[in-house]
Amino acid sequence: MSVISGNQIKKKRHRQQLVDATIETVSEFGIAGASVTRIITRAKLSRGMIHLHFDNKEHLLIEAARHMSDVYYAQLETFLRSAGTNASDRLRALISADLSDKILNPKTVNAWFAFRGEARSHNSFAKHSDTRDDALRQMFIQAYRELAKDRNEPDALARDAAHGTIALLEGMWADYLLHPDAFNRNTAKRIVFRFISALFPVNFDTTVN
Amino acid sequence: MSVISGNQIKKKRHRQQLVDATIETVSEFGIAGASVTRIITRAKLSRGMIHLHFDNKEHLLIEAARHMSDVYYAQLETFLRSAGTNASDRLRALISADLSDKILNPKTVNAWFAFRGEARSHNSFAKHSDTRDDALRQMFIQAYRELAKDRNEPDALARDAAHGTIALLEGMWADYLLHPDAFNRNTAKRIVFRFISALFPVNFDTTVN
DNA sequence: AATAAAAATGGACAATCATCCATTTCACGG
DNA sequence: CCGTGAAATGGATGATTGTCCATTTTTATT
Repeated sequence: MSVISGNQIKKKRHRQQLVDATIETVSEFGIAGASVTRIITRAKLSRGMIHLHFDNKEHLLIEAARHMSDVYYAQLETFLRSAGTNASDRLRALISADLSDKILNPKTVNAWFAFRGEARSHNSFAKHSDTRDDALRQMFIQAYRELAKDRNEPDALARDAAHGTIALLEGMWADYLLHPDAFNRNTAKRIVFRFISALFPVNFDTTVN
Repeated sequence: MSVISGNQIKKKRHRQQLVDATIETVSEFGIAGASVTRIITRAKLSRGMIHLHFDNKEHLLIEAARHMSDVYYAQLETFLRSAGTNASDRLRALISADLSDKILNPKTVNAWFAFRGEARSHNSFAKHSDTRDDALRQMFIQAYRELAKDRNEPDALARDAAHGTIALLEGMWADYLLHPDAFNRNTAKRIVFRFISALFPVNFDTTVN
């Protein structure tokens, strides 16, 4: 049975409206400037809705951070699905997804860094303000292990390569945040691949697709 | 003559107390939580001091960001002075300074990311929330140009290497912010050098000092 | 249509915010 | 040790904040 009522649909839509409006408001005004009034004005909903759906403002902010994390991992999976199964293909997919405009765009990046800026002082944000968490790290390590299998200390090399690649991607996001006009997606990608290619000369070339 | 009065010394000390207290408060409570009351309580000064020395809270925050930037570059120069003059020595100095505990410590890093989180929404912060700005970039490019001089397209290689190195350092800071317990300064340094060594095999080895 | 339950509204509320300024305290030359 | 101008104080003020809840509107059921 499980008939979905009109109310339930509406409720879900309103929830999403609030989450979206929150991300946009945080992106534009920062966490400090994301007041309840600004959020509900943008969502075109009434004041009480935040309390109704999320109990309080903090839970709404946490849900907004979680939603961004979900979108990130969904994008990774999309890219992974349409990629080959060998290690270098998977690496290329992960990196391309990370730098794709679905997630590397002004709204998302602003909001990410805004949440991250409050991560330490606001414990509840910390969990969701780390996109590149252990799950992603494991994907990278797994892929690099295949590339490193004939090298000296392959495990250490794979771990270092994964650690460094994540740091590189992180740095490219910061670059995008701080120099949005000068930033070039393909340049960023080329540089990441250039560094990786130097570590694994056999498996990559310096051309960018 | 320029005799410095007791008043002037006191005034300067109070200014610095406010800046320090602001950085500490931002580090602990974020920008959103850094209220005037919290700042002046920590500084052990009276309410009106902010208005007296900085006109308003915003100017105080900007000065705090500027001060952190000054400390960063002072640290770079300290390391550069005690380093050799060839390219690889200078690179090693820049990277070691960036990852040194004088600036890569909980208080500073928290505050950096807090300011950066508000950079886009609060234009006045943006200028000072980018540690690794053009001045540092030029130092890296200059050094890498020497290493790249016998390679193909040395200028492009030097620019990419500088861009990537800055991104790597940026990523290591984010790693420190989000995983302070797991973070290891020497590991971070080793990984950065490992990536650079792969790009310039002649000039670096993988051992860390 | 009528009725009950659920959802949504938006004004009211106390708490907190940054700023201001009348008052007090201090430093210093005479 | 006094007098003067600058420095420092901290309570008052109005604006803004997140939360709450009495009322209205919408939805589902009879």
